[in-house]
Amino acid sequence: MSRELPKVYEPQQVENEIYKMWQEGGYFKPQGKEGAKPFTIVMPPPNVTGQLHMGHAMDATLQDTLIRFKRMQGYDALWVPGVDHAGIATQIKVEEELRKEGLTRYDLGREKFLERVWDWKHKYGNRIVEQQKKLGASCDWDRSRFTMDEGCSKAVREVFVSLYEKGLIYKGSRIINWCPHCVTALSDAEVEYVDKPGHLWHIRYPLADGSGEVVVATTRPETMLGDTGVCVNPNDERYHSIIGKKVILPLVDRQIPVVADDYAEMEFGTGCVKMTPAHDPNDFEVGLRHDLEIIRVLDDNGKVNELGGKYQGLDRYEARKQIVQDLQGQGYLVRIEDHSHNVGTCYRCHNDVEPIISAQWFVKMKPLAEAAIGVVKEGQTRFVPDRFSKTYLNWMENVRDWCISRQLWWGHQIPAWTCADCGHITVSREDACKCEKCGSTHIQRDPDVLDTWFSSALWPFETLGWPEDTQDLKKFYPTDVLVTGYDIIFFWVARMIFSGLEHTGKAPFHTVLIHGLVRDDKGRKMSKSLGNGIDPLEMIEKYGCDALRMNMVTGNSPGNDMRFYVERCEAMRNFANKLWNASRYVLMNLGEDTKNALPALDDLEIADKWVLSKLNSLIGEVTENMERYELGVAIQKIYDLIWDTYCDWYIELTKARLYAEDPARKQTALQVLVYVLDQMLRLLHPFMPFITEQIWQSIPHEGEALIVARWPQQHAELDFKAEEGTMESVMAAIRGIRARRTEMNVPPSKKAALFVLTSKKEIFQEGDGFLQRLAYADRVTLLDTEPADLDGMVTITTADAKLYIPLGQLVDVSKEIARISKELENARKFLASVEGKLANERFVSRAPEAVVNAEREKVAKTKDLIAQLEQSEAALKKL
RNA sequence: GGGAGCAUAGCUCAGCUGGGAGAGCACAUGCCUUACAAGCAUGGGGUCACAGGUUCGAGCCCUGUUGUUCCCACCA
Repeated sequence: MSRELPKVYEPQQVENEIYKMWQEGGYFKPQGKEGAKPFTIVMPPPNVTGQLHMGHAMDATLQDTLIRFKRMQGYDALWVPGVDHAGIATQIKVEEELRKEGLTRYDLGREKFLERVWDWKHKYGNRIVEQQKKLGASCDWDRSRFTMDEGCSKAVREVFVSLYEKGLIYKGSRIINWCPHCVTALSDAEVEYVDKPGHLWHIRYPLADGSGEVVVATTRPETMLGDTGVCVNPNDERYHSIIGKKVILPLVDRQIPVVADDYAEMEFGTGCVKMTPAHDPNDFEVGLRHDLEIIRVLDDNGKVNELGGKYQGLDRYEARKQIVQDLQGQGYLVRIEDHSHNVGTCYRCHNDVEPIISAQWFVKMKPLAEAAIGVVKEGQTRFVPDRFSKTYLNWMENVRDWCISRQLWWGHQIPAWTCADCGHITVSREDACKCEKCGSTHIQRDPDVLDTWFSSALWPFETLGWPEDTQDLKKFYPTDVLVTGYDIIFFWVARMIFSGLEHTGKAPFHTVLIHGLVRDDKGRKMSKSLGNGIDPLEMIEKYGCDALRMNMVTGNSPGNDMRFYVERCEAMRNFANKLWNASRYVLMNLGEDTKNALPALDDLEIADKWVLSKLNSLIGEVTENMERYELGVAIQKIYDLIWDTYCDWYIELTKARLYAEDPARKQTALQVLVYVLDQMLRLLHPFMPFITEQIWQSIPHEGEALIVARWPQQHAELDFKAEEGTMESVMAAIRGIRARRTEMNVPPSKKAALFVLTSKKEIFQEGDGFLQRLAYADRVTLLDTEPADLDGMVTITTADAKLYIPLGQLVDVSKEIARISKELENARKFLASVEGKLANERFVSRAPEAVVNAEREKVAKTKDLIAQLEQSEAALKKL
């Protein structure tokens, strides 16, 4: 294998090949190793109509990072992918296609239309999958599922029938949300409420006996065509006398009763409410209590129907205009008020939904919700971050029955057959051919299909083979973590939890990791209509997949929205390049026989021990962060380790050895360089899979691929706390010198001698080379006493040493004195604060011992520093 | 009406179980130092929204206030 890498990392050149290598190697599949515990994630199935967007990128990145981490930890990791049939969305898409040919779905008929949809699915359904691969998703694609495939259909059928048999599914006439544009019922969750400016129309309803009138107010005047009553509060003395009387409905000339019900609030408007039981859920309830007639006046397309008299055929908004005009013309309109109110809109097409009475299928939620509340309350299923469990519980505790029937063709058709003879409904696992009650063959299948979320709700177990008792189901169910955005907790997460509990007896996952939305740089939602969406594929093309993935996890914590900055992709691309070049440095210096193995511990030098010790403690921290889903914290630490610890310091610290002529020392440095690089690549791999794999393949390694390499472990013998401290002392000196030189505008090219006065000579003896190389010293002399002549000498004081650099006339003595007294001032201030703390008895007695000791150490160190500074100050003042 | 989040450097955000405030970008200065100018070094910049409280100690915990965003809810 070639060890020459190009000077700039070009992700486009390596990503596809690496992905292919992984896939052909079968690494995405659970390896089934003896004793390996399973770890499973099921992917939220994207819509078959979908195009990859930033939300997918976020979702996939988090899941892939977790699954790669677990895979490396030795779990039998399985990430199950799949695609959702997306009832309404897909049907609309295909109908649009038909429209271009001048056809509607009715022209084709159900069967032919469904063929078209399947054709469409086969043609475009794989697009989103191919796009996910570009994100580096390490799913087991052979286990990929589709919510309408045979197995899922079977699962859906089983669930429907069993819920029906348990009495948890029923058909009934209720007020449901109807989308006149999509021409179907919707569930409550599918309605989005939007505040829209509107009006409140006050209308006069005369009493039938001519004794007066009542005034009602409404935001939807067209519904008056279906009014069958007027409601007042029983405690409202203004209206006591008219309860039970009739009023005449204007324009319609129908006599309707005045009823008394608590529902009417005395304070609102006139205290009189018109009742339209067929088009308002509250009115419907009131209507039931008072036996009001139900007159539905809108048809499925949102037009006034035959019961609307002269308004028949008008669209609801057209009808509104006409009715208001007529009311005004006939003197019934009292006044019009501006009134903004919450209008329900369809989450798919964003048209206003109409509450309409309609016969639909429902899932009875109360009994199912109970268990689903329990597992979250008891902590068997945990939300990360925890606050979303409140969101979930609040919804679950107030959930109403779920309307599951949709008047669409694309979806799972409801397995219910109605008998034309006796009216009985047969619900069956097998397609029915006769009525189970009367035996008649005059039965007709319910034309409706099920809510798409009905099948998605079964996703964690149907994808693993349920209702069959498969090996996969036994091994991988319940799954472990579900990763998704907070926007579909109700739609999906909640329904998966109660479905899993009901049908498998187990919660489908123990953790729900919630992420936020990806917004644009101004904090707006990315949307097609705004045109502010950023295409993830474009970012991958430009900056590489790894950079995009890093963008998704850095500086971000679970559940919070993030703004997408292209600049951050750039920064992450730069990070990739940094790592690339550090690797090049290592590879360039590698000998033919350099092994990826630690040298004997005795051969390790101070810098080696420092970096190994840093790495060692970081491995522990990062592993813990990952296990707690703190990916943002973990990646920050890895980033700093690579860029700061390894590149900016360790590589620089090794240069002296690599360029000197001591083969043994060089070899030691090289092996540590390779070893640490290898470990860092492992830590980084879950986040930046491509570049890490590419580099790892180039360095000496054991095993086939990084993707299945072992996650780093901590080793007690690599914990060199003392040496870490020593190295930091030298580093402090280096930093001090650099700062001073910069301050004085001394260019790096101007070398100078360095004198070191320290009680820890051995440290600076060892650090000699570092000081020369990194602090621009041409020679380093260790002193026993303060130099006799301080003229032209710059002094730098650290906690462990005083450093002197003769810089001749560049030195301004008075400036030096000023600087030192400032440092002194700071040190004294600090000392005072620490001593104050220690003087506080309550602190000493109550704070943990370690904290108190740390404070005492600070006192000692600061006192040393002050003493040193005072000496320097005095010496300088003599000049 | 109910619930939740957010308020920390010029911008975007981290800050894990309380122990002398961080990153990226931006800015300033100096560097082509044989891995990297997509870089290196150095630096400026914060009453951690406000007011109380708990604590030896609060960005972090509690209460309230203000501003802001979101979710849920059948007020015509």
